[in-house]
Amino acid sequence: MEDKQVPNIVVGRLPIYLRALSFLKADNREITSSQELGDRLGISSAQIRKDLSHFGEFGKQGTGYEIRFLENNLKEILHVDRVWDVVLVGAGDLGNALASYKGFADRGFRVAAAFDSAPHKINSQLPGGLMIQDVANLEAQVQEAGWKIGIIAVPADAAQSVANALINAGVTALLNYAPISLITPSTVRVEQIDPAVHLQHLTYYLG
Amino acid sequence: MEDKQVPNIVVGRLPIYLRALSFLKADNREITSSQELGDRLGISSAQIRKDLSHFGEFGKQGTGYEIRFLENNLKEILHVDRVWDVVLVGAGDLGNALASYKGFADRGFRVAAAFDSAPHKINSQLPGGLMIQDVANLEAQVQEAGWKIGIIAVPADAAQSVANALINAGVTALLNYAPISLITPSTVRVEQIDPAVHLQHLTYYLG
DNA sequence: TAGATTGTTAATCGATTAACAATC
DNA sequence: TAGATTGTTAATCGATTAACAATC
Repeated sequence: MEDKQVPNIVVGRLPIYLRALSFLKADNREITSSQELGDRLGISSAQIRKDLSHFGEFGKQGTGYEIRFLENNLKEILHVDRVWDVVLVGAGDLGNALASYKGFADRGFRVAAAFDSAPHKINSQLPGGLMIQDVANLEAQVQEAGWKIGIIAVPADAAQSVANALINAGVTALLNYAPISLITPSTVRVEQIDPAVHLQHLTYYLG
Repeated sequence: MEDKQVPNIVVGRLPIYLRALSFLKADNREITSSQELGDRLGISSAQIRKDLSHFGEFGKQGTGYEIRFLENNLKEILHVDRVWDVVLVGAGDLGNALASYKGFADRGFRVAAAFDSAPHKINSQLPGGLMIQDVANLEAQVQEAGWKIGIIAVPADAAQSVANALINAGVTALLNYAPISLITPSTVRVEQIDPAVHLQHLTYYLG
């Protein structure tokens, strides 16, 4: 089966499957099964087969999935069979960590530019070698380059205006590390990372 | 209604509600409604009322919710009406960012100790003032202190063994920044933060 | 062939929404 | 009182699971 609008919750699991496949491949494995993947990820094998069936047929009865083949297909489906330029806004500790993060390169992403508003940071270099630019130039630069993905790593009180600027400049995908709920047009997708939110989810289950 | 096993997906939204309430409070607001919260968060008002109804009655018909009252109740429900000590493992860029993160203090968390395995880091200080300790002492120390929450900020290939050590020492809640799916006993809860996974979720929707 | 595992269907389970009586 | 908004019920919608024919 193709088409028919794939549920967002299914899309959200594909990167997890992809990560598991890369892991197996690094372990020199060539074949896997929905059973093995499910055990590893804490997901039922039926769910994995159902999820994949939204996009095509990738396995062989009796055998399972050829890891490289499924990996390549998932990369295509997720559009990470290429490298995306990402704009980083905020060059604090977190921005530094993201700029030098090794995990982006082989998973489809490259931090293409970094911006901050602090005068003493502007024109200095990030660990990765990237020059920090003045956030005042953000919109013009993003628009000209045609970048579509932004990472917001600024304090909460600056996040909404940074988001607005990025969106004005044509960005339609945001990864937001600031601990606020951004208000955005429905044409823009936002993923939120807030460690305190995750920790509070965990403490619910602690006495 | 009380009891009856609250769905995990509901629990996961509570920290978001709490964050929105704190935001409104900082804006000197005293009363809000499920409608206003929903608009702000992109969630239906019915869902917010339903979610809250798992835990009690916190509003007034015709008026809405007293922000401070609901905030306090959510803090109790999530067990963040106290401050939790958190063990940080990994003192790279990300560990540094987490150690100096200002957002933990007033949301129920304190980084109580930091560990790393790199000889040149051990006994040096993190930005927050915390001394980096040898990961060889992790288990003994965590067990003695009785810490229950760990943050894993080490490379992927070290993450599973760090998780094992933490779990051995009594930790039952893990926030994992390493890009692998940890294998853990069912008594342990894991939250995963992997920026590449989030970005790949976003690129699905980009041409 | 015998054994294994897929892709898919139908059944089950669970979550969201709509609607409204209660009531501030 | 009139208007507003809660808490809750029932209906709808959607996602997960179980089961199995197909087939490698």
